[in-house]
Amino acid sequence: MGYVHNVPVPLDSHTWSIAELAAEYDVTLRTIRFYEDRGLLTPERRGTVRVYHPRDRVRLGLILRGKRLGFSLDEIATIVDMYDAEPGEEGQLVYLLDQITTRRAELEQRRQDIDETLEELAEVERRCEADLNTLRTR
Amino acid sequence: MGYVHNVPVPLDSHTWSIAELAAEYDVTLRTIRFYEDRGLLTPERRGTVRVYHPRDRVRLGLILRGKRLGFSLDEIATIVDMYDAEPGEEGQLVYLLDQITTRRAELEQRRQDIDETLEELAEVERRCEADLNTLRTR
DNA sequence: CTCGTGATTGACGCTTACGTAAACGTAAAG
DNA sequence: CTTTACGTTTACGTAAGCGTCAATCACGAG
Repeated sequence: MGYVHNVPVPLDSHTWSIAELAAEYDVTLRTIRFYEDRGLLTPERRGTVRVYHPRDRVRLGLILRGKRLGFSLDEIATIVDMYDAEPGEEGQLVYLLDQITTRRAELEQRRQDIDETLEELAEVERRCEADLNTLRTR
Repeated sequence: MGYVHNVPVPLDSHTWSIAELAAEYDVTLRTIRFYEDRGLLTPERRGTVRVYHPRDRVRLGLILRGKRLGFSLDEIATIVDMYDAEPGEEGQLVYLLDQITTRRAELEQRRQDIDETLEELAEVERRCEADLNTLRTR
């Protein structure tokens, strides 16, 4: 080791092994390979081994966030692909804008769902604490 | 028909058939029966037919909201059951409060995910519109 | 009685998102 | 050379969440 210190690495040149990414995001190798099968990741190959670049790493993050939001992998694919779409022709751009409108509507619906649920949880919580008090002051 | 007007129906006495609920929430009969199989709904039976009370209707709404949020049916079950839990003993109440804390954390994580995604969508949108402009003013 | 309408219970099928071996390759370390 | 670590492909298994028949029943209208 050594000499890691102060060595000016060309911006964004770092790469990762599949195991490193898996550890970082706490998923299995199987999961990562599965995402590749579904076209969500396209790591470089050095021989047969997969080499992940910053772009892949970012995409994995986006995929997992999409999962937390309850989107299917297909939906996630369309969302993530929007992020690094080429400028392209007008039809493409209009389509993209339309997709954005759709996804935004979904997300806002979800946020409303979340807010309502949080409200109701707070109510249950108040009930609970009230019940606890009557139990203890008896 | 007729006489529906101004007839004081005993509060919450209305019931629904499975088809009515399915139509209202835009799900299939199969789905509703499946939720019953999983213990999420427990409609009354008149003979063999299911009769749904306001409580069941509310629960169905909660279940579907849970689904939109990406929770599994198992998770939804624990959440929904919290809503009409009996006061119960102290251990129960403490457990409930703990559950609430857990769920709240998840929901807040999700809301943050949503906000980040909305942010990024807005960015993509700006890029798109800029690209459209350069296309048209050329 | 018969028909149509709406309900019921199985039971098998399908997709998604992975888990879980099995069998093999490669390269550095002991 | 053998072990160890890390990677690969192929392939079958599985749980969740329904879809989709098929066969049957009940009931009111004609």
